[in-house]
Amino acid sequence: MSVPGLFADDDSSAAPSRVRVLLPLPLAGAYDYLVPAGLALAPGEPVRVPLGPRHVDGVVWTGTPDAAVPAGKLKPVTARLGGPPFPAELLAFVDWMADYTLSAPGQVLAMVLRGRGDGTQPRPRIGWAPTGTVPERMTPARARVLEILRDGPPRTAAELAEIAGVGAGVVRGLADQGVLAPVDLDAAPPVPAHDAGSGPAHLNPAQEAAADAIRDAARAPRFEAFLLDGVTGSGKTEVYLEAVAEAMATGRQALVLLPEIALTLALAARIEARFGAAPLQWHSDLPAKERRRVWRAVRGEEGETPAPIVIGARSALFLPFARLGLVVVDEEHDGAYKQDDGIRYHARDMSVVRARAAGVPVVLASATPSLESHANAERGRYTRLRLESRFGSAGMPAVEVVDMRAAPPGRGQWLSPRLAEAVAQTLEAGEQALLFLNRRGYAPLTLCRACGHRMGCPNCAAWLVSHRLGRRLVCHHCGYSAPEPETCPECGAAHKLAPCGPGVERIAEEAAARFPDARLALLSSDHIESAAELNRLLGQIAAHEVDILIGTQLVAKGHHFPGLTLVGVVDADLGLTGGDLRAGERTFQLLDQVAGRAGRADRPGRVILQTYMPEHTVMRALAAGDRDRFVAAEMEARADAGYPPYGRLASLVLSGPDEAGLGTFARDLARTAPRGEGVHALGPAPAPIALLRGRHRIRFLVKARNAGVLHDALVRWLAPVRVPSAIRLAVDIDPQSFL
DNA sequence: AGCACGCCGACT
DNA sequence: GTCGGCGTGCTC
Repeated sequence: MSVPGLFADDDSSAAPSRVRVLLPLPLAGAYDYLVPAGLALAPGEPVRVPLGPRHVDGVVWTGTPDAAVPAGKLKPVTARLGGPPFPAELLAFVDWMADYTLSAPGQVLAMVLRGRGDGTQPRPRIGWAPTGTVPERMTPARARVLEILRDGPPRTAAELAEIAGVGAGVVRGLADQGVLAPVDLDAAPPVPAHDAGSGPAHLNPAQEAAADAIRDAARAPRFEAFLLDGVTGSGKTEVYLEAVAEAMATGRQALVLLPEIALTLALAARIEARFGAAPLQWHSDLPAKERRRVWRAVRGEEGETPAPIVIGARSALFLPFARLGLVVVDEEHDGAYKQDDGIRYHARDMSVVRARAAGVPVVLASATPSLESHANAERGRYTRLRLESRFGSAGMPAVEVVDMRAAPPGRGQWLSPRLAEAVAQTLEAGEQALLFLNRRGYAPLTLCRACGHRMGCPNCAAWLVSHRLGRRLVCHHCGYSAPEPETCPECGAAHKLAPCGPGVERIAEEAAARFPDARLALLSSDHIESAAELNRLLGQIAAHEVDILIGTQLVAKGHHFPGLTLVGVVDADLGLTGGDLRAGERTFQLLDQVAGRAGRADRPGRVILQTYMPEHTVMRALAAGDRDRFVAAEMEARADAGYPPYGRLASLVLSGPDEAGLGTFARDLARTAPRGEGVHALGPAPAPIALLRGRHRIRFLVKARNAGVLHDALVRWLAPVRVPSAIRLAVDIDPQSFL
């Protein structure tokens, strides 16, 4: 793509032409550079440019160079870097997202370039492998080297000499004779060839209709947003994999986003079964080398065919696909799609933006779509594709609500008689039970029985959570951790500190006491070191080496437990307190998802919800299995209050170590805050966590009629503001959580 | 984000 | 007298 008039390599008599170059830095915009004679530069091309005393790699950008920058200030582009130009679609996406999130475009570009590495190739490590030919003269030293290679992988000359206890000359001698051949130890495994035709799925009529609609848009291709709305087990994955096949058939790439890394393994296996090769996987803590490999593979560097399928966490949305053809956002309602530090963005919404920029379809899949997506479907912006039935013979689990006021558990216990009895029955039947409590640790609060003092975090306005593991008190916000003290730090009384309330560790303790013969497994992020360990545990559960599973939301997401027939939700009310706008929606989504773990195979499942609010709309909807009525009621409440998805929100959090200075700045800011004409600011008020990591926090909430009004009001408000260096101002458009 | 410039405390 | 702490500001 080229923009007429911008790149004047056609007129050598004119003054040297200018290009805009966007650098991956938090600058206000692109900088202008001179184009050296003989170098033709088009938008999207990666270049190296001088910046002050150093050199920085950036990308030739679109738009008109700024004539106001004096020619004398301009420096020439140093060099064009290798590789294909970034597609116009990606450039447009970066600009759009920067504008929307009120962040510097260079910061968004930095997310795209993350993974590129420094561009320099590390020197390839050469290993040596036997060719099968026998040396002219066999010596003991040579025999040892060959023996090592016969039993193990190719090794470098230095390694071989070390292990075999021979000189480097022995290895060199064998190599010179052709007994050993060099192999590149760093050679990237080739991008696997996928076969779009292998393993065709057998779809039921509803799935077939849904797949057809998406395939049609993928074939064109054209932008269209689909809401793939179907209960757990209705076969959403098969449907979107058909769309992936279609994108591949048209020579384009497909991206599937998942809310967390733990889910990628299962999907990768399904994709391998369907397409004959595993997809590339991307997440932010991939080792640098692997990250570079994937980054280059999606670009199709060095003339290679770009990798056809990538699955990954939210940051995969910024990969520089050569020819994007489809984006899928699985479990689109999941809160993990919202990035809450650095640039705050919602990967689900940005996926729609990128697909629109690329002119390709996007599929948002969920059993419990977000209200935003429901609203977009109602307005006709998204095409709703509904899958009604649970696939195969498995029915939906029966949900029973236990009123904890009427039948409370015994003192110091958290399982009601009803739930305990159900667990016992399940164990007798030789089936598995899950006790779900979305709270890590042993107890959420520790208090002194002598003076009433509560153990709080020194850096945050939050209680310390008691963890049995190492008997420590831990802050879940800042990571502060200290051994549980013997005496109360307030009154000095000894042995008076008592844990209050349950966490999963405490439920595990109770379950062990009540069911001494059952085999227990505790699944919580504190007890699981790695994805590998999680998968090992999940395997043990699937193999029925565990009878009772106790877990946090780690177990709620996606995993299949074929022998699980009972799900007990220890505290269904957790998350409904606190007045968060999305509390009801999120609780419903989470509990519906946990409930879906019960009775997947041929056995019916049952779900027991323990609650002190059996009349709450969330509990009634779950008990009745009536999602649609819940959504309708929740929508109405949001519409009445002008909250999203009707109207938009932004949150501004000011933070700083000095409370007084922060307050003064906040009051100054309030004087120019937007008010009226479809927008108004609330605040300043202490943020819900008024102290976090030693910084005091003050919040404004801006409510607006729509996104455009919100954006314009924020820009007008904040553009002239000079933020003191000790104070940080974080703007969050479409905040999900209100901390 | 770097990196330099710049203005105040403890060291060769 | 300098070395160096990190606050402030700029980089086409």
